[in-house]
Amino acid sequence: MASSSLFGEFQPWEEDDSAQRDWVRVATVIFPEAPLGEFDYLIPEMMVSGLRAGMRVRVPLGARRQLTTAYCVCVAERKRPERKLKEVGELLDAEPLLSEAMLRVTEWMAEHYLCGWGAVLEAIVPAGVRHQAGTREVTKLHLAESAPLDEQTRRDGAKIPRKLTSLQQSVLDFLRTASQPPTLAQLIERLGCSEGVVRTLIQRKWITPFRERVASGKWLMPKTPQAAPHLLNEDQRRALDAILESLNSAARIAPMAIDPVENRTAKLSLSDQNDERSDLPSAPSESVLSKLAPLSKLAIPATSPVAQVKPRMPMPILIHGVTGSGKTEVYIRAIEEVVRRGQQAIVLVPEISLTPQTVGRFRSRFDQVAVLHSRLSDVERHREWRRIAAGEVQVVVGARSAIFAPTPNPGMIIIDEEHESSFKQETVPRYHARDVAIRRATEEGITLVLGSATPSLESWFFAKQKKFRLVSMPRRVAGRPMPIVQTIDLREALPGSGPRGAISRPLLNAMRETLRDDTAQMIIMLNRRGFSTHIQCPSCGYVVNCPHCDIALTHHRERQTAICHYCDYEIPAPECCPECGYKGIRYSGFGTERLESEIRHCFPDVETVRMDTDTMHAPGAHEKALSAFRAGKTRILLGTQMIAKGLDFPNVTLVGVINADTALHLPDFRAAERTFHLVTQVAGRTGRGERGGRVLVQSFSPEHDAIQAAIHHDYDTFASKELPLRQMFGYPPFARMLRIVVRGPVSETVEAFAGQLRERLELELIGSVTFENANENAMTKYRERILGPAPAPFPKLRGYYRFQIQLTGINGRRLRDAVRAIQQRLESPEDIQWIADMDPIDML
DNA sequence: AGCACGCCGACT
DNA sequence: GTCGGCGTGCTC
Repeated sequence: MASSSLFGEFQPWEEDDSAQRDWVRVATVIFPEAPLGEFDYLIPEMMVSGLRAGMRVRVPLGARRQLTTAYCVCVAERKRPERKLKEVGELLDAEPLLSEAMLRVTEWMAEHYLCGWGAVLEAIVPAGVRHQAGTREVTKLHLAESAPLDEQTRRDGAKIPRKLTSLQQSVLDFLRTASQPPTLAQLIERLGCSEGVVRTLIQRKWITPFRERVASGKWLMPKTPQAAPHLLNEDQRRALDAILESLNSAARIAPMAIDPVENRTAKLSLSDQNDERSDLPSAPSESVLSKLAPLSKLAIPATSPVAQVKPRMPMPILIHGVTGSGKTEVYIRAIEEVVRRGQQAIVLVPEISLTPQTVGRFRSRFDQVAVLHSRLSDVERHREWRRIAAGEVQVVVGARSAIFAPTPNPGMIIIDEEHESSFKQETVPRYHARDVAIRRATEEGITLVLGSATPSLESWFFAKQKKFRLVSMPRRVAGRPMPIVQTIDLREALPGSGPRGAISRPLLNAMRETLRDDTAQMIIMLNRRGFSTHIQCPSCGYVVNCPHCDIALTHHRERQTAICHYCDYEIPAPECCPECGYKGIRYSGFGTERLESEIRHCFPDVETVRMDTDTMHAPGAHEKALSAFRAGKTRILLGTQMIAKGLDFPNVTLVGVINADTALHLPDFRAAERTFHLVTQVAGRTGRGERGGRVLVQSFSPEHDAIQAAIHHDYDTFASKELPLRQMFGYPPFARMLRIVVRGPVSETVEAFAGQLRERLELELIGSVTFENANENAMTKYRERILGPAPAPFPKLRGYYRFQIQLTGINGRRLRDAVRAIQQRLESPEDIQWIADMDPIDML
């Protein structure tokens, strides 16, 4: 065999080169959970050619040398280390699950989001891929080298081995001529022989069985017809040109910087020596880049400074395009160029807009589209992953986790609705897909496009600082005007359908008017589920709360229950006060369920559909509701914010917002921004056809800047009023924020531990000054700020009391270092848990 | 996470 | 004298 020549035989060149003996091949591995940190193992000779960074291995660990699964993150040739290394035990993958670039991205995530590298890897390689869902191992057979030759060759003198039955002969003949090695079952079926015949041949070493992993069931690949491209208007053209320019500049710099084959032995350390802002694209100097090329032929030792080089990335592009400005068509045109270059594109969209319409848009223009969303089964996800990794896919469309798609040669990443909070993951690793995308684009040296009608203030700020290239698309396609938006002041408006209804007189009139046109449709949004949001006894004042969450239960009339929206605690809807027994317990506050019944009461003959998490539970319900609306069968679409975004129905001429203030007064520094996003987005659902559209926004504070800016479609004004506030209070994007939430079953002990945490944080951040009253010079005077511990805005959830600590500072690294030091040293009491959330989005 | 090592109290 | 409690610290 091949290995005997490498082992055993005298090899003078190795003996002569005495330095050779001091160098060993080492695999650095990371375990999924504990133990944390990197571990080095020797690579046995037989694995040298097979093992690459990004594969999983089984390695002996601990005194019992138990084989444990780990991710190999680096393969390098190193000086023989002092300590004795164990050997890698087993190879689990035939191909790397992560590219070199993605390994570096995940390492950065671990460091940035304060969790273990292993936890990141475990979270981003789908379970279906790890378990090879949808495949199984089968035994196949092929002819052994020692098998007797066939008749023609045999005549040339080879001796005939002992008796061959005709069946045995036909098995050998079949294997000799088969184009593919068959399985045992296939062979038996084909030749009608028994298993015994084959077993005998295997015993005589004439047939060699081997194991192979095959797909079970059919893995079909969808193809779809091509649709014609739309004509671009001037704004779209400009946006496309900006992207094409970026693609061209990426093509100039990327090939030298990333060399997946030659670079694979390099251990790349991500440690950012730079300031925090190095999260943003930074270009290594030319001299460093030029060093990389000649050295790349060598195995680079882990400590080499060259290993720290990062490829350059073209400046990310922020497309600020109003609703209906035709951003998707621009994306598609740009992707066409990426595909033309033989590269792949990744398109991230919020989960809710991952509808059949959005997907269909891409499928109609590209024949190899992979879709990644949360409802895929393990097998489906594994199949998509393999297709992507094999380079068969041109475009990956997916929700936040699609940023980890294993595209072999990505050319562009697009993040649509860039401002959406669903890009932030709320479990470990608590990453933001936009920030991971920036990182990935940097590592791969490729184009990044962010698009939104209402960019996040973070992205807007970067654009203003010239760290992103800003492209504006201020006009809608086909010269359509923006809809006219009016506010209805709920403090003075007359009620529409009764004293306690949700719909005001002006909105009701507008709805009537709209329905007079037989084909016109409308969208009515109320950002609260349920029938009544509050159940209170007028006699004793008792409020029906969730015992686990200390939050008012919501009455769901259809289910005749009162439900907690945070933990799903459910009780029969009470008819009398549970406290004092008073019969007239009062249900107040309205949700979508009650809005629906109000609308049906006002318009009994009009087809209406409600979309919220309660009605959209059944699979396909979403699609069904939307296609009925698209067909014009349904005239009124009402629902929660899930109907506010992305929908494109030309016949919608009226949008009603029942209460624009629902998010405005939450204790969250992004409350105004959220409100602005929501109102702007939902307003954008109308006026998409030729007949124009209008929007009515009900509010108790219509004069608020966020609402005023939204109704005037004026992003710039909103940003220019909101940014100075953020700066004054030292909030993002002017500072980094790290939020700590401590929880436990006893309020007092939680608060006490949170207090300890704060003290330790102060010690770690020596030199920084704490202050409660922020002023304009706050962030320039002090490097870090600690607020709290204070009860979280939802002080009790699912039976746990919650306290929070807010850390802000110019330099995120200092914040993280402080927290990490404490994570390692401070033991938390048995029943108390705490989490650290870098760049938090959810502040409740 | 496991698992050894280690240093004190109850036991055949 | 040994068996075993789980506190501490290490695993390449």
